[in-house]
Amino acid sequence: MQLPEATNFIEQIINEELEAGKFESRGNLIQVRFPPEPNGYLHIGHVKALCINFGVKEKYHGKLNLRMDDTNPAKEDYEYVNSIIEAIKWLGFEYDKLVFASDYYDELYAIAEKYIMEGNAYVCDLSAEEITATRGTLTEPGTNSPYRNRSVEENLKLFREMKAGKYPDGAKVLRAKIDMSSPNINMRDPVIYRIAHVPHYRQGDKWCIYPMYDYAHPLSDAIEGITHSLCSLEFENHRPLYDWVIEKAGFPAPVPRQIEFARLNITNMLMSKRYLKKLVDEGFVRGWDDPRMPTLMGLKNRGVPPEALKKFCADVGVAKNYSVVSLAQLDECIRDELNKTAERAMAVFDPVKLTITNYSGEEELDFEINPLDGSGATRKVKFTGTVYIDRDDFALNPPPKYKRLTVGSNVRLKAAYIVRCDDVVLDENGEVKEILCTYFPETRSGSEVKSEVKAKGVIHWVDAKYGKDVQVRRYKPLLKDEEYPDQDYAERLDKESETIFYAKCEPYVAEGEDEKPYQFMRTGYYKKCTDGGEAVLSEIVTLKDNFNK
RNA sequence: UGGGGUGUCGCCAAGCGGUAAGGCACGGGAUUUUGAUUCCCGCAUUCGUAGGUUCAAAUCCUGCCACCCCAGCCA
Repeated sequence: MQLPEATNFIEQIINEELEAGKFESRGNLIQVRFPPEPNGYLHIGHVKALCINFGVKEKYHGKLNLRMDDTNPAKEDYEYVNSIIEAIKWLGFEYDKLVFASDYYDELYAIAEKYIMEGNAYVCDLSAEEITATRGTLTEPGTNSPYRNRSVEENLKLFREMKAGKYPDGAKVLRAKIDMSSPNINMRDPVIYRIAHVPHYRQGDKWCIYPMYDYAHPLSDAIEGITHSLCSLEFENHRPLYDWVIEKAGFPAPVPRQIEFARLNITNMLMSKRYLKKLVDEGFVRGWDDPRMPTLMGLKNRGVPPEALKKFCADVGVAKNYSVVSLAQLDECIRDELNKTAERAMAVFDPVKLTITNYSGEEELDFEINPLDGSGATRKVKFTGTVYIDRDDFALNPPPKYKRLTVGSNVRLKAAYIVRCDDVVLDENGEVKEILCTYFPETRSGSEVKSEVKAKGVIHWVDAKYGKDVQVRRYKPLLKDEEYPDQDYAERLDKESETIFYAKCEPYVAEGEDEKPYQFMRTGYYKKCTDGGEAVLSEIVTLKDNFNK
């Protein structure tokens, strides 16, 4: 059989198993799953797991189930399942089936009775505190529960009464009977069912006992016929239990195999649910989908293309090393994608007026929409000879190697003419108020006429008559408040995480469609949107700037 | 001081006994109506560390060191 080339250790394992014929009985069908608990929003950390799982599905022409791991009714809701589905859809991944762990409750319950009948589980009356106390420590073994040797009949009766609602929360649990002296604490008779008189968002109050993750997850995998259960490193300690649960349930081979990989961390990126929730709850951000949030809906709102996230995951790779990837690597992937796809446009963030003294009238110039897409397509830009340029595109005292406008030098106005600065008008504070130039008609952009006039650099501009006012929003990474012990977190967030100011841009941009990303020369990628009827340019990522290095 | 993991360039990461891929970052140069992009060129005599086996070790063996995870009726 023709095996695809493995690009990471997980695929290597799968290839080896395939080669050994492990899955011949099921037609070599590889099956994986993505199992979020619907208790929060997906964030960039989840993209890695998504890419790995969907990567396996595609590579081996296998199947992938999106499974809501909803075994804790206290925290889960449809709001989250919907947002998870929406996020996955946005990324462009297509799963084969949407399933819910809660759909297996009946089957899971039946397996629990089987455990009891075969002496692999018992009902324990110890309180949560007592269970903790008898579990032992990292270095000392635990002690057996006094209820550990109840008869099968008594266990069955008690368990059925638990299910029937005879006992209050916490009164009893069902425990796996494994080994209280195991060096692996997860094997010290873990709780597999608890009583919780809490309605389930899908099951209503059909149940008052709910299975624990360590029990429900492996069995869900087995029930679905999952071949590879990919999860993060912190579950390595659970693998023996994962295997035990499936073995005692008696599923036939090939049984699912859990493989762990390192989760994604990014410098300066807050990803723990706890902090994100705090930011939302305390109003530091506008919501889970605020463009500053690392949630997928936040990233989408920010204007990050899903392709960039996939490339990022591919670049970062899959391994078991604990790692923290630098944010620059993500930014580079976003730029790479946007550079190929975003329209070019002009906007001036810190405007200063530039008047061409020898120009009169008005004309339309051709502006190339994207020099990289090969189409050569252009659009019209109106020009009246009086424009705004960016304040730092002009220098009274130019630093070395400065390529833009200075008194007495030439510069090209992008898509228009080369101009020479003759004079400058300063205000009472010595700030540049107006720049006076003359232009060279023969240097009109696209002109065939050879001109002796040269310019060192090119700058962008917005016509003074036609330019529009826009609100600009720029962002800085959200950091944990712990990282700023001496500052007030709220104040810092207000001041730094979002900067709002007004700028000038082309009417084409201000009046263009929402959610469209643009590249502005030397400043960066911005998404145009409308907020309260006002045109807003919202920062996606900056452009590289080699001048300031 | 129990158990499970991980240590290869500033950050990721290949490598699987035959003499250190690639990406990001960084430095230099060329092209450019974006100081962007593109394009060259440079960037680990060394793989946590100390020994050992071998003609040959990042890869095998042994000891040590560092870091991460586990004592929820969370997932």
